[in-house]
Amino acid sequence: MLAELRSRGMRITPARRAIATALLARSHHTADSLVAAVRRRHPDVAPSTVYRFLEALEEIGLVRHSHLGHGPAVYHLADERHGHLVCESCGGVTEVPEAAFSGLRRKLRDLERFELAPGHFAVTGLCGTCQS
Amino acid sequence: MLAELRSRGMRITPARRAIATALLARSHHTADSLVAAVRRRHPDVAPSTVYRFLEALEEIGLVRHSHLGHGPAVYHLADERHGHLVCESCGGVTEVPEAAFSGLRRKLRDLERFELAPGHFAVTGLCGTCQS
DNA sequence: ATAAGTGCAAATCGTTTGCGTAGGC
DNA sequence: GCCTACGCAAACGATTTGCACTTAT
Repeated sequence: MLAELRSRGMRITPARRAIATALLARSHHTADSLVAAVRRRHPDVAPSTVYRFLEALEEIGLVRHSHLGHGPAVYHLADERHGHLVCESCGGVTEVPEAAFSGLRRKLRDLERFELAPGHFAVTGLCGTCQS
Repeated sequence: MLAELRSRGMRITPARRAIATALLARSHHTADSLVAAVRRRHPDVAPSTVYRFLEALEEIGLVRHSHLGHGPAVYHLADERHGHLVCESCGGVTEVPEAAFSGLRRKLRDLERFELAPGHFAVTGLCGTCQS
C-alpha cells in the first residue's frame, strides 16, 4: 500500500506508515480508533492528519468507508468484499459474505438499474440478540 | 396520529399539529425540511421542538428515521413499507417496494438470525445515472 | 395548578478547513 | 529548496441538552 503511494508521487511519513499499519491490522476502524492506534507510538498525530490521509486513500481507491447507522463512519480496505448487517437496536455490525447478496443484486439491477456497491454495502435490521 | 398522542396523555400543541401535517404530506423529510415546512405558518418553532417531537413519535412507534449515507437523517411514517436505495455517488434515495427484499430477508434470517428491518431498510450502491 | 411542551442559546459529536511550519523528496 | 503533509485551533453541520417560561390539560 505504501508502494502504491510512492508510485503516485505521494509522500511516506511516519504518521502514514502508522495509519497504514493500523488499517491492515483490523478490518473495521473508525477515524477515532485509528487515531488511538496511531497515537500509541506517535502521540501527537492529529485527527485531521488521519482524516486527510483516509480521504487520499479513498481517492486512490485503496480504502472505503460507510456510514452505518448513527455513529461515526467505518473505514476498511477496498478489497475486503463483504456486506454489513447493522442492528438498529444495539448498533452492532456483522459482516456477511458478498455471495449472500447476489440474488438481491440481480433483482435491483433489473428492477431499478441500481448497482449494489461492489464489495461494500449495508442493510439495517435487528440482530439475533436484539430480537427479544 | 394526534388522537394517538392524546390517548397517551401527550399534549396537542400548534407546533405538533403542524409537524404532524408536514409528516403526513410528504413521505421523506429531514429535520430541516420539517422545520422549514412548519415555519411557513408558525415562524418561531425551534428546531429543538421538531427534534423532540420526532423522538417522541419514534418512541411511540409512529415514525422511523434512517441515516442514509452522509447527509442528515430522513424521517417517515412507520407504516410506510419500503426499502431505500442510496446512491453513494450523488446521495440520491430511491424507494423500492418491500417485496424486492423478500429473498434477501429469508436468506439473512437463515444465515445469520438477522431480521431485516420490517418496512424500512437501506442498501448502498450506485444509481443508474451515476454509473457513467 | 400542575407538569408537559416550548424557544433560545450553549454544548456536543464527528468531521472539515485555514494557516503557518516541518520534513520527505 | 520545493512543495506536500503536518499539527493546531477554529469552523462546521446535525443534533442534544439546560433552563426559564408558556400553555394545554
